[in-house]
Amino acid sequence: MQLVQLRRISSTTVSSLSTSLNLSLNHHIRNGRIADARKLFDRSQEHRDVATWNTMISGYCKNGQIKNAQHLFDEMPQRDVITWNTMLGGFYRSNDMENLVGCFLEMGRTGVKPTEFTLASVISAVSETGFGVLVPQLHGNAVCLGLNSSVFVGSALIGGYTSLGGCLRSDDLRQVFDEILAKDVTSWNALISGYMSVGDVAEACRMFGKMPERNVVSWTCLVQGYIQNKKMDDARRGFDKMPEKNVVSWTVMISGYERNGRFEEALELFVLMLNSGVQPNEFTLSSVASACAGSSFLVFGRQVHSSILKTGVPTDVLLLSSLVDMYAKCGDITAAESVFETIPEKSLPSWNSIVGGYAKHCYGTRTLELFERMKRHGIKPDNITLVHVLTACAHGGLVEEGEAHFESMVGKFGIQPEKEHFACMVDLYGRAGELEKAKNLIKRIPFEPDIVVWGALLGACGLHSNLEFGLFAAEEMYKLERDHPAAYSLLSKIHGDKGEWARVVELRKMMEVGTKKQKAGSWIGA
DNA sequence: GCGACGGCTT
Repeated sequence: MQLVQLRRISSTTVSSLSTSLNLSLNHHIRNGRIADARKLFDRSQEHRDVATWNTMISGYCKNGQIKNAQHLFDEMPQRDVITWNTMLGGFYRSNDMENLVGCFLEMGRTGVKPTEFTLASVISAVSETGFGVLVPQLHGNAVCLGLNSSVFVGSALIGGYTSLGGCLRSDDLRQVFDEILAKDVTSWNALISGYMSVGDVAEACRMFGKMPERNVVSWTCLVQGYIQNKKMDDARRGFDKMPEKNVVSWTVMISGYERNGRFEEALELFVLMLNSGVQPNEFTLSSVASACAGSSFLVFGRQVHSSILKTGVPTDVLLLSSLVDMYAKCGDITAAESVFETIPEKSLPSWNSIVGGYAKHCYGTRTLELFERMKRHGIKPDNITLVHVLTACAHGGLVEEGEAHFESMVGKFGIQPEKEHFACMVDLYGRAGELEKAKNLIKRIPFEPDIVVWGALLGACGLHSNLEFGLFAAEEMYKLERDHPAAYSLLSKIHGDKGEWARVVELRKMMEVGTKKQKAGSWIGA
Protein backbone atom coordinates (compact mmCIF):
# COMPACT_ATOMS: atom_id res chain seq x y z
CA MET A 1 0.00 0.00 0.00
CA GLN A 2 2.72 2.40 1.01
CA LEU A 3 4.80 1.30 -1.95
CA VAL A 4 1.93 1.99 -4.33
CA GLN A 5 1.51 5.45 -2.87
CA LEU A 6 5.22 6.13 -3.12
CA ARG A 7 5.22 5.05 -6.75
CA ARG A 8 2.28 7.29 -7.47
CA ILE A 9 4.02 10.27 -5.87
CA SER A 10 7.25 9.73 -7.74
CA SER A 11 5.50 9.28 -11.08
CA THR A 12 3.51 12.50 -10.62
CA THR A 13 6.72 14.28 -9.69
CA VAL A 14 8.47 13.12 -12.87
CA SER A 15 5.45 13.92 -14.99
CA SER A 16 5.11 17.39 -13.49
CA LEU A 17 8.81 18.02 -14.12
CA SER A 18 8.47 17.02 -17.77
CA THR A 19 5.27 19.03 -17.98
CA SER A 20 6.98 22.22 -16.87
CA LEU A 21 9.93 21.45 -19.15
CA ASN A 22 7.59 21.05 -22.11
CA LEU A 23 5.78 24.25 -21.21
CA SER A 24 8.98 26.29 -21.19
CA LEU A 25 10.11 24.64 -24.42
CA ASN A 26 6.86 25.68 -25.98
CA HIS A 27 7.24 29.18 -24.61
CA HIS A 28 10.63 29.54 -26.31
CA ILE A 29 9.27 28.15 -29.57
CA ARG A 30 6.23 30.41 -29.60
CA ASN A 31 8.52 33.41 -29.18
CA GLY A 32 10.70 32.33 -32.06
CA ARG A 33 13.65 31.28 -29.90
CA ILE A 34 14.14 27.85 -31.40
CA ALA A 35 17.86 27.78 -30.53
CA ASP A 36 17.11 28.47 -26.83
CA ALA A 37 14.51 25.72 -26.93
CA ARG A 38 17.13 23.32 -28.28
CA LYS A 39 19.63 24.28 -25.54
CA LEU A 40 17.01 23.62 -22.88
CA PHE A 41 16.11 20.36 -24.61
CA ASP A 42 19.77 19.24 -24.58
CA ARG A 43 20.21 20.17 -20.88
CA SER A 44 17.17 18.22 -19.71
CA GLN A 45 17.90 14.67 -20.87
CA GLU A 46 16.62 13.00 -17.70
CA HIS A 47 13.22 14.75 -17.70
CA ARG A 48 12.27 14.19 -21.31
CA ASP A 49 9.13 12.28 -22.17
CA VAL A 50 7.62 11.59 -25.61
CA ALA A 51 5.82 14.92 -25.52
CA THR A 52 9.17 16.70 -24.98
CA TRP A 53 10.53 15.20 -28.18
CA ASN A 54 7.27 15.93 -29.98
CA THR A 55 7.32 19.56 -28.86
CA MET A 56 10.89 20.01 -30.07
CA ILE A 57 10.17 18.32 -33.42
CA SER A 58 7.05 20.40 -33.85
CA GLY A 59 9.09 23.54 -33.10
CA TYR A 60 11.54 22.71 -35.88
CA CYS A 61 8.69 21.96 -38.29
CA LYS A 62 7.02 25.30 -37.54
CA ASN A 63 10.31 27.09 -38.20
CA GLY A 64 10.79 25.33 -41.51
CA GLN A 65 13.81 23.41 -40.17
CA ILE A 66 12.58 20.06 -41.43
CA LYS A 67 16.09 18.55 -41.52
CA ASN A 68 16.56 19.13 -37.77
CA ALA A 69 13.10 17.71 -37.15
CA GLN A 70 14.05 14.59 -39.11
CA HIS A 71 17.29 14.17 -37.12
CA LEU A 72 15.41 14.28 -33.81
CA PHE A 73 12.78 11.94 -35.22
CA ASP A 74 15.52 9.42 -36.10
CA GLU A 75 17.21 9.76 -32.69
CA MET A 76 14.02 9.31 -30.67
CA PRO A 77 13.94 6.25 -28.40
CA GLN A 78 10.23 5.72 -28.98
CA ARG A 79 7.60 7.44 -31.09
CA ASP A 80 3.88 7.74 -30.63
CA VAL A 81 1.23 8.55 -33.20
CA ILE A 82 1.59 12.29 -32.46
CA THR A 83 5.26 12.07 -33.45
CA TRP A 84 4.28 10.68 -36.84
CA ASN A 85 1.52 13.22 -37.28
CA THR A 86 3.93 16.04 -36.41
CA MET A 87 6.44 14.86 -39.02
CA LEU A 88 3.69 14.55 -41.63
CA GLY A 89 2.64 18.11 -40.82
CA GLY A 90 6.27 19.24 -41.17
CA PHE A 91 6.65 17.69 -44.62
CA TYR A 92 3.33 19.26 -45.58
CA ARG A 93 4.56 22.69 -44.45
CA SER A 94 7.79 22.39 -46.40
CA ASN A 95 5.93 21.13 -49.47
CA ASP A 96 7.85 17.86 -49.49
CA MET A 97 5.33 15.43 -50.92
CA GLU A 98 7.77 12.61 -51.60
CA ASN A 99 8.79 12.43 -47.96
CA LEU A 100 5.24 12.98 -46.76
CA VAL A 101 3.90 10.00 -48.65
CA GLY A 102 7.02 8.00 -47.71
CA CYS A 103 6.53 8.87 -44.05
CA PHE A 104 2.86 7.84 -44.19
CA LEU A 105 3.75 4.48 -45.73
CA GLU A 106 6.58 3.94 -43.22
CA MET A 107 4.11 4.71 -40.45
CA GLY A 108 1.85 1.96 -41.75
CA ARG A 109 4.76 -0.52 -41.97
CA THR A 110 5.73 0.25 -38.37
CA GLY A 111 2.23 -0.78 -37.38
CA VAL A 112 1.13 2.61 -36.06
CA LYS A 113 -2.56 3.09 -36.77
CA PRO A 114 -3.43 6.40 -38.47
CA THR A 115 -5.76 8.69 -36.54
CA GLU A 116 -8.18 11.22 -37.98
CA PHE A 117 -5.31 13.74 -37.67
CA THR A 118 -3.10 11.59 -39.87
CA LEU A 119 -5.63 11.08 -42.62
CA ALA A 120 -6.83 14.68 -42.62
CA SER A 121 -3.32 16.03 -43.18
CA VAL A 122 -2.29 13.39 -45.71
CA ILE A 123 -5.50 13.90 -47.71
CA SER A 124 -5.17 17.67 -47.83
CA ALA A 125 -1.48 17.37 -48.66
CA VAL A 126 -1.96 15.01 -51.60
CA SER A 127 -4.84 17.01 -53.00
CA GLU A 128 -2.83 20.22 -53.02
CA THR A 129 0.24 18.90 -54.75
CA GLY A 130 -0.84 16.78 -57.65
CA PHE A 131 -0.98 13.37 -56.00
CA GLY A 132 -4.76 13.64 -56.15
CA VAL A 133 -5.09 10.11 -57.53
CA LEU A 134 -4.49 8.90 -53.99
CA VAL A 135 -7.63 10.59 -52.65
CA PRO A 136 -10.09 7.76 -53.38
CA GLN A 137 -7.63 5.26 -51.89
CA LEU A 138 -7.27 7.34 -48.73
CA HIS A 139 -11.06 7.54 -48.64
CA GLY A 140 -11.13 3.74 -48.68
CA ASN A 141 -8.52 3.72 -45.96
CA ALA A 142 -10.66 6.05 -43.88
CA VAL A 143 -13.74 3.88 -44.33
CA CYS A 144 -11.80 0.77 -43.17
CA LEU A 145 -10.62 2.59 -40.05
CA GLY A 146 -14.07 4.03 -39.43
CA LEU A 147 -12.66 7.55 -39.78
CA ASN A 148 -14.77 8.80 -42.68
CA SER A 149 -17.35 10.02 -40.19
CA SER A 150 -14.83 12.45 -38.67
CA VAL A 151 -15.40 16.14 -39.44
CA PHE A 152 -11.70 16.61 -40.09
CA VAL A 153 -11.32 13.67 -42.44
CA GLY A 154 -14.64 14.40 -44.13
CA SER A 155 -13.81 18.05 -44.79
CA ALA A 156 -10.38 17.11 -46.10
CA LEU A 157 -11.98 14.47 -48.36
CA ILE A 158 -14.41 17.02 -49.82
CA GLY A 159 -11.44 19.25 -50.62
CA GLY A 160 -9.52 16.27 -51.98
CA TYR A 161 -12.29 15.07 -54.29
CA THR A 162 -12.82 18.67 -55.43
CA SER A 163 -9.17 18.89 -56.45
CA LEU A 164 -9.69 15.92 -58.77
CA GLY A 165 -11.62 18.32 -60.98
CA GLY A 166 -13.50 17.25 -64.08
CA CYS A 167 -14.03 13.56 -63.31
CA LEU A 168 -16.09 14.42 -60.23
CA ARG A 169 -19.85 14.66 -59.94
CA SER A 170 -21.73 16.87 -57.50
CA ASP A 171 -23.35 13.79 -55.96
CA ASP A 172 -19.96 12.39 -54.92
CA LEU A 173 -19.34 15.45 -52.79
CA ARG A 174 -22.73 15.14 -51.21
CA GLN A 175 -22.06 11.51 -50.32
CA VAL A 176 -18.77 12.30 -48.56
CA PHE A 177 -20.51 15.13 -46.74
CA ASP A 178 -23.38 12.89 -45.63
CA GLU A 179 -20.90 10.40 -44.16
CA ILE A 180 -19.76 13.04 -41.65
CA LEU A 181 -21.46 12.45 -38.32
CA ALA A 182 -21.26 15.81 -36.56
CA LYS A 183 -21.06 18.40 -39.34
CA ASP A 184 -19.64 21.73 -38.25
CA VAL A 185 -19.34 25.03 -40.07
CA THR A 186 -15.99 24.06 -41.62
CA SER A 187 -17.40 20.94 -43.26
CA TRP A 188 -20.28 23.02 -44.65
CA ASN A 189 -17.74 25.52 -45.97
CA ALA A 190 -15.84 22.71 -47.67
CA LEU A 191 -19.06 21.54 -49.32
CA ILE A 192 -19.89 25.04 -50.62
CA SER A 193 -16.38 25.42 -52.08
CA GLY A 194 -16.62 21.94 -53.56
CA TYR A 195 -19.90 22.62 -55.38
CA MET A 196 -18.54 25.93 -56.63
CA SER A 197 -15.33 24.30 -57.86
CA VAL A 198 -17.21 21.73 -59.93
CA GLY A 199 -19.35 24.52 -61.36
CA ASP A 200 -22.59 23.61 -59.56
CA VAL A 201 -23.39 27.17 -58.49
CA ALA A 202 -27.07 26.45 -57.94
CA GLU A 203 -26.41 23.64 -55.47
CA ALA A 204 -23.73 25.68 -53.70
CA CYS A 205 -26.22 28.51 -53.19
CA ARG A 206 -28.95 26.13 -52.05
CA MET A 207 -26.66 24.60 -49.44
CA PHE A 208 -25.41 28.05 -48.40
CA GLY A 209 -29.05 28.90 -47.66
CA LYS A 210 -29.45 25.72 -45.60
CA MET A 211 -26.36 26.19 -43.46
CA PRO A 212 -27.15 26.15 -39.75
CA GLU A 213 -24.50 28.81 -39.11
CA ARG A 214 -22.17 30.87 -41.25
CA ASN A 215 -18.86 32.51 -40.49
CA VAL A 216 -16.67 34.87 -42.48
CA VAL A 217 -15.09 31.90 -44.26
CA SER A 218 -18.50 30.64 -45.44
CA TRP A 219 -19.21 34.00 -47.05
CA THR A 220 -15.74 34.14 -48.54
CA CYS A 221 -16.24 30.65 -50.04
CA LEU A 222 -19.48 31.89 -51.63
CA VAL A 223 -17.85 35.01 -53.10
CA GLN A 224 -14.80 33.06 -54.28
CA GLY A 225 -17.13 30.47 -55.85
CA TYR A 226 -19.02 33.10 -57.83
CA ILE A 227 -15.68 34.46 -59.04
CA GLN A 228 -14.50 30.98 -60.06
CA ASN A 229 -17.66 30.66 -62.11
CA LYS A 230 -17.17 34.06 -63.73
CA LYS A 231 -20.22 35.56 -62.01
CA MET A 232 -18.48 38.75 -60.96
CA ASP A 233 -21.61 40.75 -60.25
CA ASP A 234 -23.09 38.01 -58.02
CA ALA A 235 -19.72 37.88 -56.27
CA ARG A 236 -19.82 41.59 -55.60
CA ARG A 237 -23.42 41.41 -54.35
CA GLY A 238 -22.45 38.60 -51.96
CA PHE A 239 -19.38 40.54 -50.89
CA ASP A 240 -21.42 43.64 -50.11
CA LYS A 241 -23.84 41.54 -48.03
CA MET A 242 -21.11 40.07 -45.83
CA PRO A 243 -21.77 40.73 -42.12
CA GLU A 244 -18.02 41.04 -41.57
CA LYS A 245 -15.01 41.03 -43.84
CA ASN A 246 -11.45 40.04 -43.09
CA VAL A 247 -8.27 40.46 -45.10
CA VAL A 248 -8.94 37.23 -47.00
CA SER A 249 -12.46 38.29 -48.05
CA TRP A 250 -11.16 41.63 -49.35
CA THR A 251 -8.29 39.92 -51.13
CA VAL A 252 -10.56 37.36 -52.80
CA MET A 253 -12.74 40.10 -54.26
CA ILE A 254 -9.80 42.32 -55.28
CA SER A 255 -7.90 39.48 -56.94
CA GLY A 256 -11.15 38.36 -58.58
CA TYR A 257 -11.45 41.71 -60.30
CA GLU A 258 -7.78 41.69 -61.16
CA ARG A 259 -7.82 38.21 -62.71
CA ASN A 260 -10.85 39.12 -64.78
CA GLY A 261 -9.17 42.18 -66.20
CA ARG A 262 -11.29 44.63 -64.17
CA PHE A 263 -8.26 46.50 -62.91
CA GLU A 264 -9.89 49.80 -62.03
CA GLU A 265 -12.49 48.06 -59.88
CA ALA A 266 -9.73 46.11 -58.15
CA LEU A 267 -7.92 49.33 -57.27
CA GLU A 268 -11.12 51.08 -56.19
CA LEU A 269 -11.93 48.20 -53.88
CA PHE A 270 -8.42 48.29 -52.46
CA VAL A 271 -8.95 51.91 -51.49
CA LEU A 272 -12.25 50.97 -49.81
CA MET A 273 -10.43 48.23 -47.95
CA LEU A 274 -7.83 50.63 -46.61
CA ASN A 275 -10.59 53.01 -45.53
CA SER A 276 -12.38 50.18 -43.71
CA GLY A 277 -9.29 49.74 -41.54
CA VAL A 278 -8.42 46.17 -42.61
CA GLN A 279 -4.67 45.83 -43.19
CA PRO A 280 -3.65 44.29 -46.52
CA ASN A 281 -1.25 41.36 -46.50
CA GLU A 282 1.20 40.11 -49.12
CA PHE A 283 -1.57 38.37 -51.10
CA THR A 284 -3.63 41.57 -51.29
CA LEU A 285 -0.67 43.69 -52.33
CA SER A 286 0.40 41.18 -54.92
CA SER A 287 -3.05 41.37 -56.57
CA VAL A 288 -3.01 45.14 -56.34
CA ALA A 289 0.43 45.27 -57.99
CA SER A 290 -0.91 43.03 -60.77
CA ALA A 291 -3.89 45.33 -61.19
CA CYS A 292 -1.47 48.24 -61.58
CA ALA A 293 0.45 46.18 -64.12
CA GLY A 294 -2.72 45.38 -66.04
CA SER A 295 -3.80 49.00 -66.23
CA SER A 296 -0.27 50.43 -66.68
CA PHE A 297 -0.89 52.53 -63.59
CA LEU A 298 2.72 53.23 -62.66
CA VAL A 299 1.96 56.04 -60.22
CA PHE A 300 -0.29 53.86 -58.08
CA GLY A 301 2.11 50.93 -58.41
CA ARG A 302 4.97 53.03 -57.06
CA GLN A 303 2.79 54.07 -54.11
CA VAL A 304 2.02 50.44 -53.40
CA HIS A 305 5.71 49.61 -53.54
CA SER A 306 6.73 52.37 -51.17
CA SER A 307 3.92 51.55 -48.73
CA ILE A 308 5.18 47.97 -48.69
CA LEU A 309 8.66 49.21 -47.81
CA LYS A 310 7.29 51.56 -45.16
CA THR A 311 4.85 49.21 -43.44
CA GLY A 312 7.16 46.22 -43.49
CA VAL A 313 4.62 43.76 -44.90
CA PRO A 314 6.42 40.44 -45.30
CA THR A 315 7.73 40.58 -48.86
CA ASP A 316 7.38 37.07 -50.15
CA VAL A 317 8.52 35.90 -53.55
CA LEU A 318 5.01 36.17 -55.03
CA LEU A 319 4.61 39.80 -54.02
CA LEU A 320 8.07 40.79 -55.27
CA SER A 321 7.45 39.02 -58.57
CA SER A 322 4.20 40.95 -58.99
CA LEU A 323 6.13 44.17 -58.40
CA VAL A 324 8.70 43.15 -61.03
CA ASP A 325 5.85 42.46 -63.42
CA MET A 326 4.19 45.75 -62.54
CA TYR A 327 7.34 47.79 -63.26
CA ALA A 328 8.04 45.82 -66.43
CA LYS A 329 4.53 46.21 -67.81
CA CYS A 330 4.40 49.89 -66.83
CA GLY A 331 7.58 50.52 -68.80
CA ASP A 332 10.11 50.98 -65.97
CA ILE A 333 12.39 48.07 -66.77
CA THR A 334 15.21 49.45 -64.62
CA ALA A 335 13.02 49.40 -61.52
CA ALA A 336 11.79 45.94 -62.52
CA GLU A 337 15.31 44.64 -62.65
CA SER A 338 16.38 46.18 -59.35
CA VAL A 339 13.37 44.65 -57.55
CA PHE A 340 14.07 41.36 -59.30
CA GLU A 341 17.65 41.33 -58.00
CA THR A 342 16.40 41.73 -54.41
CA ILE A 343 14.40 38.50 -54.54
CA PRO A 344 16.42 36.04 -52.45
CA GLU A 345 14.84 32.85 -53.78
CA LYS A 346 13.64 33.59 -57.27
CA SER A 347 10.76 31.38 -58.38
CA LEU A 348 9.49 30.56 -61.84
CA PRO A 349 7.03 33.50 -61.78
CA SER A 350 9.88 35.84 -60.76
CA TRP A 351 11.95 34.77 -63.76
CA ASN A 352 8.94 34.88 -66.07
CA SER A 353 8.24 38.45 -64.98
CA ILE A 354 11.73 39.74 -65.73
CA VAL A 355 12.25 37.64 -68.88
CA GLY A 356 8.84 38.82 -70.11
CA GLY A 357 9.71 42.39 -69.22
CA TYR A 358 12.87 42.39 -71.30
CA ALA A 359 11.09 40.59 -74.13
CA LYS A 360 8.36 43.25 -74.20
CA HIS A 361 10.94 45.99 -74.26
CA CYS A 362 12.57 44.39 -77.29
CA TYR A 363 15.88 43.64 -75.61
CA GLY A 364 16.36 40.37 -77.49
CA THR A 365 19.90 39.54 -76.40
CA ARG A 366 19.30 40.59 -72.78
CA THR A 367 16.20 38.36 -72.67
CA LEU A 368 18.21 35.38 -73.86
CA GLU A 369 20.98 36.09 -71.33
CA LEU A 370 18.44 36.09 -68.51
CA PHE A 371 16.90 32.91 -69.88
CA GLU A 372 20.32 31.21 -69.76
CA ARG A 373 20.88 32.51 -66.23
CA MET A 374 17.50 31.16 -65.21
CA LYS A 375 18.35 27.70 -66.53
CA ARG A 376 21.74 27.79 -64.78
CA HIS A 377 19.87 28.41 -61.52
CA GLY A 378 18.05 25.15 -62.09
CA ILE A 379 14.65 26.73 -62.77
CA LYS A 380 12.75 24.74 -65.38
CA PRO A 381 11.02 27.06 -67.85
CA ASP A 382 7.31 26.66 -68.59
CA ASN A 383 5.13 27.51 -71.57
CA ILE A 384 4.94 31.16 -70.47
CA THR A 385 8.74 31.51 -70.34
CA LEU A 386 9.00 30.11 -73.85
CA VAL A 387 6.42 32.56 -75.21
CA HIS A 388 8.59 35.38 -73.82
CA VAL A 389 11.79 33.89 -75.23
CA LEU A 390 10.30 33.33 -78.68
CA THR A 391 8.76 36.81 -78.66
CA ALA A 392 12.18 38.27 -77.88
CA CYS A 393 13.76 36.27 -80.72
CA ALA A 394 11.03 37.39 -83.13
CA HIS A 395 11.36 41.05 -82.21
CA GLY A 396 15.14 40.94 -82.18
CA GLY A 397 15.47 39.14 -85.50
CA LEU A 398 17.19 36.20 -83.79
CA VAL A 399 15.96 33.54 -86.20
CA GLU A 400 18.43 30.76 -85.45
CA GLU A 401 18.17 31.22 -81.69
CA GLY A 402 14.39 31.23 -81.94
CA GLU A 403 14.41 28.01 -83.95
CA ALA A 404 16.75 26.36 -81.44
CA HIS A 405 14.62 27.36 -78.46
CA PHE A 406 11.44 26.27 -80.24
CA GLU A 407 13.00 22.86 -80.89
CA SER A 408 14.21 22.61 -77.28
CA MET A 409 10.69 23.04 -75.91
CA VAL A 410 9.64 19.46 -76.49
CA GLY A 411 13.13 17.95 -76.67
CA LYS A 412 14.59 19.44 -73.53
CA PHE A 413 11.73 20.62 -71.35
CA GLY A 414 8.78 18.47 -72.39
CA ILE A 415 6.59 21.50 -73.11
CA GLN A 416 4.06 21.01 -75.89
CA PRO A 417 3.97 24.12 -78.13
CA GLU A 418 0.63 25.92 -77.99
CA LYS A 419 -0.96 28.43 -80.35
CA GLU A 420 1.01 31.31 -78.86
CA HIS A 421 4.33 29.59 -79.52
CA PHE A 422 3.43 28.86 -83.14
CA ALA A 423 2.23 32.45 -83.51
CA CYS A 424 5.63 33.63 -82.21
CA MET A 425 7.44 31.43 -84.71
CA VAL A 426 5.25 32.64 -87.58
CA ASP A 427 6.03 36.16 -86.43
CA LEU A 428 9.74 35.30 -86.20
CA TYR A 429 9.92 33.96 -89.76
CA GLY A 430 7.57 36.63 -91.03
CA ARG A 431 9.54 39.59 -89.66
CA ALA A 432 12.72 38.07 -91.05
CA GLY A 433 11.08 37.98 -94.46
CA GLU A 434 10.93 34.18 -94.56
CA LEU A 435 7.27 34.15 -95.53
CA GLU A 436 7.47 30.75 -97.17
CA LYS A 437 8.85 29.22 -93.97
CA ALA A 438 6.14 30.96 -91.97
CA LYS A 439 3.42 29.57 -94.20
CA ASN A 440 4.90 26.08 -94.06
CA LEU A 441 5.02 26.23 -90.28
CA ILE A 442 1.33 27.11 -90.18
CA LYS A 443 0.64 23.94 -92.16
CA ARG A 444 2.49 21.91 -89.52
CA ILE A 445 0.48 23.26 -86.58
CA PRO A 446 -1.27 20.25 -85.04
CA PHE A 447 -4.50 22.18 -84.44
CA GLU A 448 -6.60 24.76 -86.26
CA PRO A 449 -4.54 27.95 -86.50
CA ASP A 450 -6.36 30.85 -84.87
CA ILE A 451 -6.65 34.53 -85.60
CA VAL A 452 -3.39 35.31 -83.80
CA VAL A 453 -1.41 32.93 -86.03
CA TRP A 454 -2.88 34.29 -89.26
CA GLY A 455 -2.56 37.79 -87.88
CA ALA A 456 1.17 37.23 -87.36
CA LEU A 457 1.56 36.14 -90.98
CA LEU A 458 -0.53 39.04 -92.23
CA GLY A 459 1.50 41.47 -90.14
CA ALA A 460 4.69 40.14 -91.68
CA CYS A 461 3.18 40.48 -95.16
CA GLY A 462 2.42 44.08 -94.32
CA LEU A 463 5.99 44.60 -93.21
CA HIS A 464 7.36 43.14 -96.43
CA SER A 465 4.52 44.30 -98.69
CA ASN A 466 3.79 40.78 -99.88
CA LEU A 467 0.39 40.81 -101.52
CA GLU A 468 0.11 37.14 -102.42
CA PHE A 469 0.64 35.78 -98.91
CA GLY A 470 -1.16 38.75 -97.40
CA LEU A 471 -4.33 38.04 -99.30
CA PHE A 472 -4.10 34.39 -98.34
CA ALA A 473 -3.71 35.20 -94.65
CA ALA A 474 -6.46 37.83 -94.72
CA GLU A 475 -8.81 35.32 -96.33
CA GLU A 476 -8.12 32.78 -93.58
CA MET A 477 -8.67 35.46 -90.97
CA TYR A 478 -11.94 36.42 -92.62
CA LYS A 479 -13.13 32.80 -92.29
CA LEU A 480 -12.47 32.89 -88.55
CA GLU A 481 -13.70 36.37 -87.79
CA ARG A 482 -15.46 38.62 -90.26
CA ASP A 483 -14.40 42.24 -90.47
CA HIS A 484 -11.24 42.07 -88.41
CA PRO A 485 -9.87 45.64 -88.48
CA ALA A 486 -6.24 44.50 -88.66
CA ALA A 487 -6.96 42.56 -91.84
CA TYR A 488 -8.35 45.61 -93.58
CA SER A 489 -5.69 48.02 -92.49
CA LEU A 490 -2.80 45.71 -93.30
CA LEU A 491 -4.19 44.81 -96.69
CA SER A 492 -4.72 48.46 -97.46
CA LYS A 493 -1.12 49.15 -96.42
CA ILE A 494 0.15 46.45 -98.79
CA HIS A 495 -1.97 47.78 -101.64
CA GLY A 496 -0.76 51.27 -100.82
CA ASP A 497 2.87 50.17 -101.00
CA LYS A 498 2.13 48.68 -104.41
CA GLY A 499 0.50 51.93 -105.49
CA GLU A 500 -2.92 50.35 -105.98
CA TRP A 501 -4.78 53.29 -104.55
CA ALA A 502 -8.17 52.31 -105.90
CA ARG A 503 -8.06 49.11 -103.83
CA VAL A 504 -6.95 51.11 -100.79
CA VAL A 505 -9.95 53.41 -101.02
CA GLU A 506 -12.23 50.43 -101.53
CA LEU A 507 -10.81 48.65 -98.47
CA ARG A 508 -11.09 51.76 -96.34
CA LYS A 509 -14.76 52.01 -97.22
CA MET A 510 -15.35 48.34 -96.44
CA MET A 511 -13.56 48.83 -93.17
CA GLU A 512 -15.69 51.80 -92.17
CA VAL A 513 -18.84 49.81 -92.79
CA GLY A 514 -17.72 46.55 -91.27
CA THR A 515 -15.65 47.50 -88.27
CA LYS A 516 -15.07 49.95 -85.53
CA LYS A 517 -11.58 51.11 -84.80
CA GLN A 518 -9.95 48.99 -82.12
CA LYS A 519 -9.28 50.56 -78.77
CA ALA A 520 -5.64 51.43 -78.25
CA GLY A 521 -3.80 49.40 -75.62
CA SER A 522 -0.48 49.68 -73.80
CA TRP A 523 2.04 52.16 -75.07
CA ILE A 524 4.83 49.63 -74.90
CA GLY A 525 5.93 48.57 -78.37
CA ALA A 526 4.47 45.25 -79.47
C1' DG B 1 -5.94 23.06 -14.26
C1' DC B 2 -2.07 24.33 -18.12
C1' DG B 3 1.83 21.52 -22.91
C1' DA B 4 2.66 18.13 -28.60
C1' DC B 5 -0.55 16.88 -34.44
C1' DG B 6 -5.66 18.23 -38.20
C1' DG B 7 -10.23 19.90 -41.91
C1' DC B 8 -12.86 25.18 -45.14
C1' DT B 9 -11.23 31.13 -47.88
C1' DT B 10 -6.54 34.90 -50.58
